Amino acid sequence: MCTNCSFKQQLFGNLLPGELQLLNNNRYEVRYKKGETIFKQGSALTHIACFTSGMAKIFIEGLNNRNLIIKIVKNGEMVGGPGMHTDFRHHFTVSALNEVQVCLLDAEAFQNVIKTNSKFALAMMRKMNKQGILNFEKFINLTQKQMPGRIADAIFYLADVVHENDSFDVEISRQDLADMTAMTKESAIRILKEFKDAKLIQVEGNHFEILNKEALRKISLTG
Amino acid sequence: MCTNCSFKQQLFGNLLPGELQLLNNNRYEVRYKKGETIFKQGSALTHIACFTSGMAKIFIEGLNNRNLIIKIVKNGEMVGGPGMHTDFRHHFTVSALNEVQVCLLDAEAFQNVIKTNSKFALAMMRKMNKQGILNFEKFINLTQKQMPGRIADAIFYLADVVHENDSFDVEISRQDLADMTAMTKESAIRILKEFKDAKLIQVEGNHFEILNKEALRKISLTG
DNA sequence: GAACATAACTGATTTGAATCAGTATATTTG
DNA sequence: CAAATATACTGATTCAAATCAGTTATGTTC
Repeated sequence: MCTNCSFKQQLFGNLLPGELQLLNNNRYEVRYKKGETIFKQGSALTHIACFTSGMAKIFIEGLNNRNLIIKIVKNGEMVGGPGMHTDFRHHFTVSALNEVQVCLLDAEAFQNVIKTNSKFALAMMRKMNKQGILNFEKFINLTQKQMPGRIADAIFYLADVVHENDSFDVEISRQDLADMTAMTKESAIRILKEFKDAKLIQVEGNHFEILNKEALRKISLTG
Repeated sequence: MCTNCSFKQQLFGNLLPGELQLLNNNRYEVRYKKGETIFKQGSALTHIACFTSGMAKIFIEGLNNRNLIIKIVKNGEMVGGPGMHTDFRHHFTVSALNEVQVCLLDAEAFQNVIKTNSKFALAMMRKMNKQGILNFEKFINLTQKQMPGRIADAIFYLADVVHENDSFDVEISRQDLADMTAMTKESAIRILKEFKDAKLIQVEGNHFEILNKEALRKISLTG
C-alpha cells in the first residue's frame, strides 16, 4: 500500500489521500534479478518505477553498442524519464545491478495526479530541473575533462551519492565505470591503477576506498 | 501586450485571459545588441525571456574558459532554464548573436500561473522533457562520435532547426561552431574544409550550403 | 588609408586515448 | 572438479585530436 510506504513522504509528500489511492489502485510490485532489464530504451513508457530496494543503472544505448550510464538509482528514487508527457517511450534502458524491488505506477494515473495537484506538479518540475542541472554538469565533465578528471568524478559520485561513504563495495563492473565516464574499459582500469599507485584510492576487486580526498578533488576540478 | 502577441498561441495557448494579463503586468521589453549578454550564468534567475526577434546562443561556461553551446534560440522561443523552480540561478549564459528583442516575464508570476493552470504546467513539463530528449541525443553525439560526425550534426542543426533551409548564412563564428561540437576551432575549420573538398557542403565565409545531404547524413549517423 | 585588432585558415608536432593482442583471475555451468 | 566463459588487467602500437606556431584575410578605429 502506497499509504503506508516508507518512501511516501519523500516521493509523494504533496499528494492528497485520494490521489495516493489513485496511484495505489493502478500499482504493482515486481522483483528483478541482477542483470534483468526493468525498462528498455525504445519501448512504451506505460509505468513509472519507484525503487524500494536494490540498485539499477540507467543508461543510454548509443552508437556501435556503446552505452552511456547517466545515473545509478536506489531505494526511494522514482524513475520516469523524458518520454513522460512527450512521446511516451523510454529514452534509456534501466537494468538491475542486484536484486531489485520496484513499484510500478501507471503513467496515465500519474499524469492525472499531476493535473489535479499543482503542488505535486511543481515538485515534479523541480525534480526534472534538478536533473537538468546535473546533466549540464555532466556535459562539462564528459566533454571538457580528460580521463583522470572523469574517473575522479565517477568515484565521488559513487562515494557521495550512491554509497554515501568513502569506503564502499561497488555493484558495477569496470565496463560500467567506463560507460559512466565515456571511455574504454582498458582506459578506466589504467586510470584506476594510476590512482591506486599514487595512493589516492584503494581498489581491490569491487572494494573502493578514497584515501586522499583533497588530491582526488583537485583532479576532479582541474580535469 | 501579451494578449495580441504574434507568438501568443505558440507560447501561451493554454492560458486564460486573466493569467496572460498577470504575465503582461510584470513584463518589460529589452533590445540587445550583438554580443551583449542577456542572461549570465551564476546570476539570479528573476525573469523568463521570450524572443520576439533576433538570435542568441545559449552556452554553459565550463573549464578553462571553454564554452559549450547547447542551443541557438530565435523568435517565438522561451528561455528559462533548469534554475527555474530550483535554485533560481542561471545555469547557462545567453548571448545575442545579432540585434535581439526579448520580452522579460517575471519568474514569480510565471510560477504562479503554473500553479493555477494545470494544462499550462503540463505543457511546460512537455517542453522540459523534449529538451531532455535532445540532451540525451547530445550526450551521444558529443561522447560517441568523432569530429566529422559532430560537425555534420551541427550543420544539420543549423540547416534544419535554426535556419530551416539547406542554404543559409550563419550568425555564429568558427569558434562558436567549435563550442557546439566540443572541439577546438582549428579542428572545426579543418573538418569544414574536408567537407568542402569532398563537395558535401559549400562554405564561403558565413554562407553555408548543403550539397550532398545523403553523404552528410551518413557521416552524422556513423560518427 | 595606414595601423591595429580580430577572425579565419594552414601545416608541423605532440599528446591523449583507443585499439590490438594478449595473460591472469574470477565465476559459471556441464 | 574441469571446462568454459566472462571479467580484470597489462603492454605495445596506432590514431584522433589538441597544441603550437605561424600566415592570410576581414574588419575597426584613429
